[in-house]
Amino acid sequence: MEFKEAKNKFVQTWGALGSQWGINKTMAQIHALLMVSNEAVSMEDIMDELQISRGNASMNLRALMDWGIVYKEYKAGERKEFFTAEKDLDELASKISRERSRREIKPALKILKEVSTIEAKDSTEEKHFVDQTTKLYDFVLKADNVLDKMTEFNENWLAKLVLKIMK
Amino acid sequence: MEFKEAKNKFVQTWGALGSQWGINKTMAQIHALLMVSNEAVSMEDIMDELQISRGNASMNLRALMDWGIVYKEYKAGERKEFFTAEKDLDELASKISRERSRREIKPALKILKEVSTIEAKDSTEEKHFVDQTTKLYDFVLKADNVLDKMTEFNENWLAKLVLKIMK
DNA sequence: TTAAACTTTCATTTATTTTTGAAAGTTTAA
DNA sequence: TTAAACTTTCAAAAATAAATGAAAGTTTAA
Repeated sequence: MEFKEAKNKFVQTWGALGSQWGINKTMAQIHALLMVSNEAVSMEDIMDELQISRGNASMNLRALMDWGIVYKEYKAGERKEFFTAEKDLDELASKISRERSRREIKPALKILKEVSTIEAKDSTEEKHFVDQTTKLYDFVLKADNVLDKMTEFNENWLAKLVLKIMK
Repeated sequence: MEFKEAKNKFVQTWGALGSQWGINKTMAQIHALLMVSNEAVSMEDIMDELQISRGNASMNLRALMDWGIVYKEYKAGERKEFFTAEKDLDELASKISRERSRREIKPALKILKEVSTIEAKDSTEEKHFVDQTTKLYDFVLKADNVLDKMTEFNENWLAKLVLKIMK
């Protein structure tokens, strides 16, 4: 396999993987492209390589910057903007899980708390509901915290996590 | 908040969360409904509670069973089928991560391996590509393995994982 | 200033995903 | 058998999400 083919395959695969995890395909593709580029890429070049419109490129680059995993760069003497991706994978994972937690998990936890604390009255049905949603709340809270801890360190997280948890 | 309202809120929230993670909304809603039901529910009742068509219910129940997190049940003297969800949350998490690994991560790893092993020739660009995709391969492989280990046990996974990793 | 170079926005179009519902298929009781 | 009770399938429709592109906005060099 030659370079161009490999690069394209990588970008397509990363895009498909993104889709399966609720991330828009183009956004994942732009990210993939930037990840494997050794230097900052202009919007023009992104549009060209991925065959997408200016608006699409602009909006998805903005979204990637909002996630904190793509940065704008300016080159001396050049008017246009260039983009680079976070290339450190621990840092990347950390940023992604922080954002997903903030945007999706935390709000869901809030609702889980609400619904799990209704007055259960007497019916088995209602008791089961309260019991199950309480368990779910605890479980999600715990998982979210572990993720937090995991990403708090960027290297050898497991050992450090164990130390931290053991006090 | 009264029971019916809470239940509905929970089902809607779980559905929305599913969407954000690449799981079809109805599938997540059916799962939510079954999770908090203390007894098996018929297709008829699912259709009725979620206001969805028979086809939709049938297909998404099949998908949930394929994921191994919803089971069919038969009641003595009843012709129709009833459904229940896996209610143990460790088991649920284990099944979900096993399936996502099998369906999505493993195939992606295969491609990552392919593209990261092209002959890098001399250009910096190509060297960077090989370097970055190799790192990504290693990272994803490692993360996938940790997930595997985490879910191999269903209780106190962290302590057991540490022991296992330390040999 | 201003006009060229560039980016963002957003109403509209296009593509993708999900849902419907009726026909086909299956199972079971008699 | 057969017919009632139930489930599955899948082509077509509907809903949703994403992409386009032209106009509006911004920045900068002169």
